[in-house]
Amino acid sequence: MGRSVKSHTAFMTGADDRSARILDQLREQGGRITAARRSVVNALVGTDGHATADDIAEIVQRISPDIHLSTIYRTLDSLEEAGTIDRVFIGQGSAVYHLTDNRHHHLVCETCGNVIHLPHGIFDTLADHLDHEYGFTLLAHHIGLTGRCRDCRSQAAE
Amino acid sequence: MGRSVKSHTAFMTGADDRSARILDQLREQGGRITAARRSVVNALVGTDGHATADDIAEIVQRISPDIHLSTIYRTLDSLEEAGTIDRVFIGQGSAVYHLTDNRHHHLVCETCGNVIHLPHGIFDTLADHLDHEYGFTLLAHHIGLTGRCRDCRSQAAE
DNA sequence: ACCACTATTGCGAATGATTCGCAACAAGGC
DNA sequence: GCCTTGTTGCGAATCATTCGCAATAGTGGT
Repeated sequence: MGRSVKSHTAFMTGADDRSARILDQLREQGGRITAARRSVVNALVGTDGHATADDIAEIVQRISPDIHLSTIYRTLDSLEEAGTIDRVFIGQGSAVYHLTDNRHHHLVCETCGNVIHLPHGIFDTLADHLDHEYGFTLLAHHIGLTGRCRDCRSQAAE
Repeated sequence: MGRSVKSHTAFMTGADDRSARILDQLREQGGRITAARRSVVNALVGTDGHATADDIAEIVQRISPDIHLSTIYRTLDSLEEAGTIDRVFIGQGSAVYHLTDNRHHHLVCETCGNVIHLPHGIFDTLADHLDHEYGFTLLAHHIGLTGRCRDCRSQAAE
């Protein structure tokens, strides 16, 4: 299945499969598949990094200019509820979104704003500790940790 | 010193000393001491936990109603620059402020919003790792870690 | 294919936290 | 006491996000 299905586009790539799977998941939970949602999901699958709601709006509106920003926010909410995307709060700026199947952590440089991706699992020791000590389940992928990156650090030292 | 100094108020407490020290620090860096700043610093010293700009405004304006919220923000900025307070981003809500001499970390429950204070030092192992591995200086006290607290966790399980 | 039910959209306005511009004011050094 | 320049008050601007509401459009059942 998948690659062997004939599609109306010349290039049925893995990305299309991925989008389809995400949309199916949404429908299974009682959601409806609309043009707007298709576009948002495609945009998300297309950006392999992290995108803000605005980033996604820009991509989506290049093709469908009348999909409203508030619709994008609402779709992102639904997808988050469905568990297919993570919303990450990065410092004081806008939230960024990425697919949960490539879950990772974020270091944000307070000086240059750069974001470093950390492998999933790096917080395990800390998470265990917080669990045992405070009964707290750490959801570290929901926020970006702040600090100073190598470059900004050495520039500050000059 | 301190308790033995005669003051114009009946109660010269340690808190007054603390406020004075903070204001001195500000003046030493070229800042000016104004009524507004005095009020903000007193409010900060008074709240031993963490206060938002609004919390501080409320306290300040109970006595001096015409100190404007934007002045409070600007004063908090100056104090942060002077290094006497930390501004902590807690999830998507308002930032909270507390004096740096009682620096600590924050766990925020995403469900009930409760904030748990963690002892300073709990991130040392992780910070060392990030330093060696990525050349990144972690400033974990600038953000609140998110997750689910004991109570909300067990309620969700029902 | 059609209907009805209700989820979803577009739109603009509201929100909430924070920042900014600017003229008036006042702290602190001389 | 005066002058310089940091600070304030005020309202308006900003930025990200949410909301209300009427119009629209998926979907399951027939």
